[in-house]
Amino acid sequence: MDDDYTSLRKHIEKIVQLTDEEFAFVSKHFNFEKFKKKETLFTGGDPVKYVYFVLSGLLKLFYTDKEAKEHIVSFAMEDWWETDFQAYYTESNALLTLECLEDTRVLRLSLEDFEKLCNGLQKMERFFLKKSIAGHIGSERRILSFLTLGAKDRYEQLLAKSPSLMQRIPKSLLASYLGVSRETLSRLIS
Amino acid sequence: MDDDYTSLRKHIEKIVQLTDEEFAFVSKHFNFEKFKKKETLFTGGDPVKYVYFVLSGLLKLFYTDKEAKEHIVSFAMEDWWETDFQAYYTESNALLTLECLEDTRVLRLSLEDFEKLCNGLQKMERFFLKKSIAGHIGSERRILSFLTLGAKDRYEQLLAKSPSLMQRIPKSLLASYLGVSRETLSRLIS
DNA sequence: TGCAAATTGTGAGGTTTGTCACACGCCCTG
DNA sequence: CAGGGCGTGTGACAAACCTCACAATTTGCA
Repeated sequence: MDDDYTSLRKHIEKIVQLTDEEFAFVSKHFNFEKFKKKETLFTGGDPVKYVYFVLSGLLKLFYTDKEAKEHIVSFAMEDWWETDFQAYYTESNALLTLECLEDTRVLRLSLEDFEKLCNGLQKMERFFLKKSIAGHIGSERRILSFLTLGAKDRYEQLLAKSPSLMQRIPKSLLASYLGVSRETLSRLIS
Repeated sequence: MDDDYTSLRKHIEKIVQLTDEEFAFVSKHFNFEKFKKKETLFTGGDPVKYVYFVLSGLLKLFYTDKEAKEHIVSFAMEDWWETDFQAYYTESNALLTLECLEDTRVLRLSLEDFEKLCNGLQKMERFFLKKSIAGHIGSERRILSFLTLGAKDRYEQLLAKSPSLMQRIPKSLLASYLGVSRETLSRLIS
């Protein structure tokens, strides 16, 4: 589907501009893939071969603890890049699991192709640097929210920042993302 | 001091190799600066002009809430890069404060010079990409620890990962970094 | 359409953590 | 060497949160 690649192009061109030839080079490194609700792209213990650019759908990235409880590290929707970055970049096994909450379409990129892309086109290295910085900043903001806010304030901050997520995601999963039990969240918002 | 720049070079060359000419180009963009204990490199509300590479000493990066309580986002010691990245990259005002816990020597880099460095030498863009990825991974690990661990386990994990920090940092600050009160931490470890 | 699974609300009781208060010892500096 | 600031431990009580249990409702799918 050409449409999928043009949404990748639009996404990249929010940061760096590409000629048609350059984008042709870029898109050669990606592969299209689709998954159904409840399928996993990888599971804890698996090797993590790809980073995924989400075209449509919704995913949860989570850790499963000893008591088999899930702790949601992040949600990924349209225009997000997601994987277990630790496992991906070090070519080791996943600590986390990436699972579809809805039917999902992605473009995947292997580490080898990621490096070819960076080496072959400096603009893409620039793109990934900017993306990585943005991700780092986002994570630090989230850490700050754990340090400074109570559960209710964390919920309201999320509500203000990502209202779109709230309608697509069950509150029990939001609770996990916020780091509280679903019962506590239920009481906080009633 | 030539010594300061060679420690920067060693640090960079853990990731990318540089010729003498290349490193001469790199080092031109940095400026040396030193601070005494309790001095701040920037304070919440200030514009943030630099990212700092720590040569020696120790810093705390923290947020001050409405009740004037400090929440420590991060410590920075030798070989760390630190700043309020949000404010630095967006050229906006600091949300955080960066303050010396010990006498500290740094090399600072302005955003303008950061970009010149990346444009002038692709290896440095590669270097910063790798560093940024590592930072992002570290932040996600910390988020995971807030989601999955109790305060005592977070303390022990930190103790296992960074024993060196423990001896240099008062426990009241460690408590703030871990997201618990100093009284609670005191009781957990006794 | 109909049944099983998923989602959410709510009560009771226990655990964890925060807050306030005070005491003690240490180190630094004048 | 004396005082003040700092770091730390601890008791008492309050607040936040978790767990278990059960019920009501909605949703998904066969």
